[in-house]
Amino acid sequence: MSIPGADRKHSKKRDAILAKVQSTDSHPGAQWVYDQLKSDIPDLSLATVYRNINLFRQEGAVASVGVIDGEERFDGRVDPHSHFVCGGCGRVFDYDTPELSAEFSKVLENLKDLAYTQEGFVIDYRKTVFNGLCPECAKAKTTA
Amino acid sequence: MSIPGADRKHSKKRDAILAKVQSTDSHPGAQWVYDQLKSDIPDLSLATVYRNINLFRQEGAVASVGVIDGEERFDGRVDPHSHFVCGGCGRVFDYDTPELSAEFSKVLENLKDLAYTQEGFVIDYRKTVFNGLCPECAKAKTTA
DNA sequence: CTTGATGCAAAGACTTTGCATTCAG
DNA sequence: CTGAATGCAAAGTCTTTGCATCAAG
Repeated sequence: MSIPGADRKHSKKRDAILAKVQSTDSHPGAQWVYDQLKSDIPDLSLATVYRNINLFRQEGAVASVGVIDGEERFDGRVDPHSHFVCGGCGRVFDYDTPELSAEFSKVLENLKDLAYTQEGFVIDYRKTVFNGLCPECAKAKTTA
Repeated sequence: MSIPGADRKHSKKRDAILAKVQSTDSHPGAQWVYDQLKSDIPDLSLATVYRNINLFRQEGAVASVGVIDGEERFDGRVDPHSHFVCGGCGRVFDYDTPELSAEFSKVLENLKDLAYTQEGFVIDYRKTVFNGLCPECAKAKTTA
């Protein structure tokens, strides 16, 4: 068996794409990454952004937050943490507190054993998303 | 302000679509619902399935599990509960144990207060998804 | 050189929408 | 009758893919 990515060549565009995703906590979609890089790399193609982000996801360098308003959103942070998705503006926020993390870790560990032994499910990871309104949208709604 | 749905007419197709979504725990997509009903209702259109499911979601009769492998999946169960998505076959399972529910409810309640008072986030609901392999896919992988 | 990486445009997959028709109240 | 509900097909969005070209090793 070969080492994943061993037969891969360097690519400035690839590096730039990964760096851009990791540089923000806005949980961007492919189009955003493309727009951000386009000025610096005029001959960049959206297809390349898609191709590389998919690579990153496969090798675990980037995670998917899920599809929001029809567009897949990514995260350069790959350690386990929750997200908050605003139903008003669609923005995604990292959302974890020490208590939350501890609580969830505990629950997940317990479940991993329970699930595997009792039902045969093999848990890989957990995704928790809180939905609601961000401070700005909440205020806007109240004012309106 | 008018009552939501007050100016709505009855529709056998609409009833059938909702009933079908609520009749299963397979967390179906629009296409599946369409396929299931097509034999009984030959003149059913996929567009009608989409239109009605969107209605149900707006009024809270149906929930979205999220987009899995490019297709949005729905749930006729709208009470809070977690899901398990198999990365192998894409099937979605309801996944909750008494402990899990209690634990999550507690966490969510605490967070609702914390979040709102400290940061201004208004939490509406939580979505938790466990990803991994279902018993069958886990066994298949081991065997292979 | 040899093969991976990319641009471009076409193709795909899923969902929404416009319009004429049908059906419920 | 009047307006909601639907079928059908066209249109939309986001994402993937084929192919010729460019570039890294």
